[in-house]
Amino acid sequence: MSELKVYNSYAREKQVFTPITPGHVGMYVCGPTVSGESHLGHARPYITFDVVYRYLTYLGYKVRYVRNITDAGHFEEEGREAEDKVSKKAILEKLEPMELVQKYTNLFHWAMQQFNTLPPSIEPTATGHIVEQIGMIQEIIRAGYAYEVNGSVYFDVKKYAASHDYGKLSGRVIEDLLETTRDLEGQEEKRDRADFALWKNAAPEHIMRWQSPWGVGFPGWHIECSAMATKYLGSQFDIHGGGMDLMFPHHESEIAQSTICNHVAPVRYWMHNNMITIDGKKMGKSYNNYITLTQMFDGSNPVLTKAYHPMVIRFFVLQTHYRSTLDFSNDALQASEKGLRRLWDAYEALEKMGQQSTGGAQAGDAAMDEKVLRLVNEFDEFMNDDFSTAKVLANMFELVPVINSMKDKTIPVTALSAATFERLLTRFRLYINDILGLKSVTEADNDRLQGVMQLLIDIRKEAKSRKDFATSDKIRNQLTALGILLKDEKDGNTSYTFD
RNA sequence: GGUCCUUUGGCCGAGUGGCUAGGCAGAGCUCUGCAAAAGCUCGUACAGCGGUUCGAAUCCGCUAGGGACCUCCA
Repeated sequence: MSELKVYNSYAREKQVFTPITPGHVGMYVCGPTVSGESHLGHARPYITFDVVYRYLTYLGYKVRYVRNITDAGHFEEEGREAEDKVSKKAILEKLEPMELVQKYTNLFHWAMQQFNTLPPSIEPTATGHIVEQIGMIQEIIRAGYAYEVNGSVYFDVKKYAASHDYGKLSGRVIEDLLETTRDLEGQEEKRDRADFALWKNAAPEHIMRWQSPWGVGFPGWHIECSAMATKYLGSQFDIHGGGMDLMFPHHESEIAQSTICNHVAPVRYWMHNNMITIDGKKMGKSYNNYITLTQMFDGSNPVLTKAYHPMVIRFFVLQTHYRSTLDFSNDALQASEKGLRRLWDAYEALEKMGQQSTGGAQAGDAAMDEKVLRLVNEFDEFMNDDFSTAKVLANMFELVPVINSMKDKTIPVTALSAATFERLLTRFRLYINDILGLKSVTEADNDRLQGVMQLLIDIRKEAKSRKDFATSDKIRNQLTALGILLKDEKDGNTSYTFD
């Protein structure tokens, strides 16, 4: 089997993945800011890195997956209102800040569950790690790379850049950064405009505030990730993931802080997912063009022509490579919906055949046998090539006609050797469930409904055997009108699906 | 303005210089009481111009369009 290669944003190339500690992987992914509801764009990194997590686990690594919850809030506009998102919203909604944060955290967890993402190993909150953040800031001051002004602490970027490669991750030139003109209040506190806040003095109206060596305030927005990653993964860890839009300044600053504090570059492999766009533009709050996850699930956003099942969205995301932009459209989602259903139907048929069949020791159709084996074995190859889920899915779709033909007996099951059939079944099952993390879209029907359906199917079958097509068609047509589709299978059975 | 990325068939999207990914939609056929589903067959696309090469969607240059970051951002 080939080696796992990961595209490292820091090096701008695919590199063979070698963990620091053999057999173990430390992975940190920037989590949500729970000052509001998550939207479709947010779903992408969590689905992407969920698959990364699942795949690394499949490869046999013991993975510690850390994903933070940013509940401390950051500046709306630095210095302007001296108010962070969380506290501002809290006043509007007449809620305690922590109550608000809890509400959106719960909503986030619920959505992640809908997407069938595995919970991270550790999900630390920023508010729960104020002590660690303060400790880290003190360390940076002690090292001489930060300075205090009026109860705020800033990181000295110019000094850092003199001996370190600030800007390498995001491809920025330090001179340009120093020149960038941007007039904001509070800017004059900084020695240089490229400097960023490690700790901010809190104005009286600021609700979220903590005691610190520099007075009452709150942490700057990069320090939490550095502090929590260091605490749970060590000074240097394997993978850091997040959206491309976080490369600068967030990740760049994270590198600087951690490097000064821990005397070593914090991350071996930086991974960044691309954006979800809508009409070619990045979906995001600044553009006010986002669709929240609950809206996606219930179809309540005006942009949507219908509701989309979370699994359809997951599938939609996985059909594209994570480093490409993914354009949202109803047409694209609906294509995914149909595609996923077709894929899942074939998978279920495969499971059913697995219960009875088998081929012999020899393949009845050597070419077919070989093709199936190749398609199935390529799953790992594609995943090893920087997690090409799109290609894995393409191969799965190539297997669909083979599976369906065996189900319809157009191709005898014995075309494949017993060993190949077994491999097809186990690999397909492993990938669709455990690695891609897909699930059935159809609602889990309850026993009573199943009984009713079976009754109708039996009545219709009897009618058909009497050639009473009026009755049989009535049953089927009425059910179709209700959104239940009856299908007479080739084997004489009748199956049904819900719209 | 600076830095970087991108442009693939009706739509969405893979694409490692040579062997036309895949999905959705569409057409035809087979199967079928009729449907539906399924199976088979069909579209030879790579923004434009020029260059490198025996050979380019894939490398280089120019032109045009789109986008991202530089500010909170997944």
